[in-house]
Amino acid sequence: MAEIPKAYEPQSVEAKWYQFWLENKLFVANPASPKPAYSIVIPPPNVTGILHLGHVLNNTIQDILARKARMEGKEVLWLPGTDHAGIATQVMVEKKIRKEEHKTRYELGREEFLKRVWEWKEKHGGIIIDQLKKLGSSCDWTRERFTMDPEYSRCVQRVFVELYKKGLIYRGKRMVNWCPATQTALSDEEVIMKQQNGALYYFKVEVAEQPGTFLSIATTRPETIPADTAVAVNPKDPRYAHLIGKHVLRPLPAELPREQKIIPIIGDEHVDFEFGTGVLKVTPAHDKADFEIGLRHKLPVVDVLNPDGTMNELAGNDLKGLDRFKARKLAAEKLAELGALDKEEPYTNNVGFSERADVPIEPRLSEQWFLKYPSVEASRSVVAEGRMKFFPDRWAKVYEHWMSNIQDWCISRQLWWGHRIPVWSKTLTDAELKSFERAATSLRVDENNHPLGFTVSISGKAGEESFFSPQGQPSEDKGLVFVSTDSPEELRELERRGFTQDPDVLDTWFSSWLWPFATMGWPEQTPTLKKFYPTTDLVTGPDIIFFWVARMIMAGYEFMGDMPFRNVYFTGIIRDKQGRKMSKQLGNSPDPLDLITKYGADALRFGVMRSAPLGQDVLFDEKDVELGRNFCNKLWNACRFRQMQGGAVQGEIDPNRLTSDDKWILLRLGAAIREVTNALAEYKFNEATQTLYRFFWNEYCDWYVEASKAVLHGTDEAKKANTLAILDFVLSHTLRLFHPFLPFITEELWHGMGYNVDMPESQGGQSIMYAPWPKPFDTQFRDFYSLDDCYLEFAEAKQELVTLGRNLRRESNVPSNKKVKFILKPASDVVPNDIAVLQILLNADPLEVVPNYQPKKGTPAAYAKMGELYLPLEGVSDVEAEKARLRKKLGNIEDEIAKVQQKLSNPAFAQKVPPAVLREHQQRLVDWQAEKQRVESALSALEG
RNA sequence: GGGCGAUUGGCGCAGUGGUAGCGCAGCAGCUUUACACGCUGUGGGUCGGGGGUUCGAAUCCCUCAUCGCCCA
Repeated sequence: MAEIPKAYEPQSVEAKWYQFWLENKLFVANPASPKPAYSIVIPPPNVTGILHLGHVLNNTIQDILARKARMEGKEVLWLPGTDHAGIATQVMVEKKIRKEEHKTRYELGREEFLKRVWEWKEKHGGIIIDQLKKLGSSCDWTRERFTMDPEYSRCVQRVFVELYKKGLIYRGKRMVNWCPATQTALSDEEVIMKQQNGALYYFKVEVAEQPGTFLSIATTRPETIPADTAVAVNPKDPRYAHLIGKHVLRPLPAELPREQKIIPIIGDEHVDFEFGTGVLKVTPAHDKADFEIGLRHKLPVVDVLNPDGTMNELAGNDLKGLDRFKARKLAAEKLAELGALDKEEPYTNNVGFSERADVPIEPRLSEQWFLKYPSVEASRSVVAEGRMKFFPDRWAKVYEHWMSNIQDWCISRQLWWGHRIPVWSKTLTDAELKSFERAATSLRVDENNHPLGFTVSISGKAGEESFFSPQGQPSEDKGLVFVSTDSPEELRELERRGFTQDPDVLDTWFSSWLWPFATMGWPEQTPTLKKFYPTTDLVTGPDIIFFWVARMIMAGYEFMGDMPFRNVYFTGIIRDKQGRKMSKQLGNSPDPLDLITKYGADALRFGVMRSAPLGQDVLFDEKDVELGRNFCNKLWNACRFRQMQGGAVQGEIDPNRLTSDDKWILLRLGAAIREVTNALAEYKFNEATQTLYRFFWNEYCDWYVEASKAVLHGTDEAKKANTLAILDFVLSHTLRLFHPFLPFITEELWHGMGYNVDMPESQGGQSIMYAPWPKPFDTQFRDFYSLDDCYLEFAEAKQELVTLGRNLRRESNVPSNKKVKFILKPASDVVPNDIAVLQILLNADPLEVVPNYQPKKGTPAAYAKMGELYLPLEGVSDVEAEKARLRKKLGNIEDEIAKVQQKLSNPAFAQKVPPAVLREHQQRLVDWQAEKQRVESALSALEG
């Protein structure tokens, strides 16, 4: 490393080493390796996505885990890729086309539209991948996957067909969450509840059998009154129970004749007495709970909305064609005109919003495909029994709750971009039906012996039988049958017979739930799958615990017969420093790429990890990144300092020449290795980072490097060489400990300092990525270098003396850069090296050791464990300030003594406390009393 | 309504039974040839309130309050 600059400049360094790692295939996983496997699959970011701080947090953690595993000698696969993100991508490309060509997707047609999406994907879909590389992610890019890759799509199809044949996938007319903006169904998980300020409208209806008797009803959605098919009261409600069985006159649509306005009053236990007036309007077509009531009471379903959220003709002349929100206002006005509106009051309620389109969803009755989840029990118990671990484990409870109340999954989406549902259907003529039934090999029935469908081989191939399921409404489409297949032969035969494919596509999560094995070559039992499945760790956000994590576990058991990962680490959510979520609207989301340009990728990684406690949200502050940058610079300059001393690299350490400081820093290094290793084993990344920060900055740089100057500035060449060997030993270990966090700068310094030179090619010689992860020192090592814990105490006593001495300078207004005479009256013998160290750290010149020193009265003094330190100055400028400080300190010490004495004087204390604690308290008292004496001596010295 | 989490110096957090800590910010001094992206010194907290268990509670239990998230 020639002529290294004063400050670390990350830009060129980062680009250089990433290129080096790629060229030397250092991220590539080898399934044939004899090393133990470590694997992790990336949560695939949306192909439309751009890197945000959440990705930074998530991928830095994965990279730390992967890099540490490599250093521990594991064969590491970190498998990357992207997700096709059905709605998000389709909406984005639609917008682009509307803007650039003023066309809708319908005008282009499905085929042409999909061509445009693929074009967009090829051109821009790699942005986030490039950004992940800038961050330093050590993914095996040769295995990058996309959820719409041909092989991946075949996995999706195969899985669908398999589940279909097991009878777990069915078509049903159900209430779904309908997004009127994108006009597709959404799963519950894609709906976000938001608090809305709306109004509660109270309107009255007349009881048909008792003219002049009115019921008042509260509703937030008066525009759905035309869809009401009953009003419900609680049968236990004394106010209304007697009215059950009678009827009311629905006020809207106003133009209908009286007989068409009559709807029944029903009794239902689910009606809440407390809400509104206790009378509920029942709208089975537009509310989930009402739909359930409708089923219980066999109410008709009247749908007054179009798929785009406008009102249809059933809503009546006044509302027809209006948007639902305009219709709401008009309906209220209409009620007022009719004299039916009692009052309107402000009301706050929770409304479901479409996650992607950000508009209120409509509960809507529609025909969709549903999946009854497979392998639920295995998936529930693996977490409940702790065989799969969640970090932090409180998420296991959330998971348990969801798994125990699991609802069928609506898997169809009315989109074009995605995996088209592999189901073909046709309404068969009677003759066709007969011929099918004759060829049927078996008839499947449900538990009540009702026929579900029949299987028949239509391709003529043995063992290839399709399951035909007649699933239309009994009254309509009598001969409508559905069949699902992924066989090209069957498909040809189906098409020949005039079957057509379902137009819908599958929910994107229906492909990403297969991610851990579909990316590894499933259904073939590939070497990759054999080596790396189940994966070791999954790192993701708790917001997708149901969307993704739970579903992957079920798919893992169902299709691989085993869990997909052993540990799940849930990150926090990145917020701004006021605790608000990052959002585009608020503009509080900094671009990580800007931060990387400004501070370097290592700095960003370090800053984020340092403030990311396990399972807590991360309050992001650019200051943290600045701190990371400063830290990298410190590391850089500490290495620069070593470099400037010259001398051979990594000489042998001679145990006979070790100073007390040498032993101290080795002991502290051993502690840091242990702490960092333990913290990482428990996924406590901020703890690991903070330990590294403390060790390197406060212990190594602030104390050891300064102390080492006593030797390095001296003339004893053998001693100097030994000190350099310690510097190299500590630095080469520290760089390795830092590598998972700071991959770029550590690689640069590893080579620059020449620490790679003596290492075997595959274990650090080529790259620090494969250098062995430091191990805590064993007894043999400690014995060889006589690393006894007493050196910790000794070094601390020295540090105490130095701090007190520096404080004396400060109190006496001696500038820190001015050399000044100190006199030490030592408590016991001090070796010359320690004197030299004290002299440097105190910036003393000279430091005289005078065992029987008699100070003049008024000489500023510090009384430390190592002895008495005097600063014999002529004019001490502020004796009073110094005295005040010492008196305050004396007060504190007396408080502490009182506290300990009180404890010790309590008879119950001595009896009940463990002996070790008792001894510790007694010692504490002795220590404080000694300290008191020292301070009193210093005071009396001043008072002379 | 149910569940989970948080509440510790100005700010962000650590500490889960035995002497309250860290970083940032603050204040004061210093261009001391590794680093001003730095060095040195220093002030600041009755650990959200109340009650209990214990020789001893920031830590365990109960309760209340405030904030946040998830589910209904």
